[in-house]
Amino acid sequence: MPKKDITMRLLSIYNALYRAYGPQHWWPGETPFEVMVGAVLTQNTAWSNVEKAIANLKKHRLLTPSRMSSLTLGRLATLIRPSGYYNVKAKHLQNLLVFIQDHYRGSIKKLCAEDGAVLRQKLLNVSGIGEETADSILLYAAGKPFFVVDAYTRRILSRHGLITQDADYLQMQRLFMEAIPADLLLYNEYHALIVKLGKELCRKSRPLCSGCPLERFLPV
DNA sequence: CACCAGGCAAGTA
DNA sequence: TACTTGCATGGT
Repeated sequence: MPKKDITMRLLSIYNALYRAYGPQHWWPGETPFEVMVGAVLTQNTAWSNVEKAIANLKKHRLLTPSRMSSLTLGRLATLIRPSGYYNVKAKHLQNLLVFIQDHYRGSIKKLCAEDGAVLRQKLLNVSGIGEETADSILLYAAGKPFFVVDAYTRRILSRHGLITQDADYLQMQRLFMEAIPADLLLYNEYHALIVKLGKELCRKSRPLCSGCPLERFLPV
């Protein structure tokens, strides 16, 4: 399919989702650091569970790099328990904190001033941060225009015949980033709208999206 | 009861 | 490289 057609298709899908659901105002976090923590905690986990973990951290005023760094592994794990996988996630958060300290002297501001592509590579070197988490941090915490791909995105692209079954993460990300402009607000809302669609209609149990806002784009 | 959620790393062959 | 498994809570 020609690139121009892909552009039209992706923008049409975006417009349909935006008309159906409106702006999502992601990420639901008050500071870049809170967004980073949430990005790790939400891995394969319902956001409602992450909210409970974040609330625990907030209640103890621990949502800063320096304060969270002072916690033992066990104490941190206990605090984030509702988000699931709490032992591994506590370790992953500690890895992230060490990373922030070592590369940016604990300054989120310095981290956000880093070049996007460089920051992405550095984040991927942190154990516990994969491609989706790295891109979520880049886009929603650091304000870099990197498109976030997730399980819903794969289902939608596959269902709409825009990718083959074996497409990997970078292929799907390139599909978006080469076809539509690197606009921060657009990337922000687009991924959020895809997640919204997934929650509403396109779960595994209902892969055909009957009645969903994208129905008219589906191949006959 | 079964299934799922805004993944990822580590182990195996 | 490609495939499998462990990680865990809380909602439907």
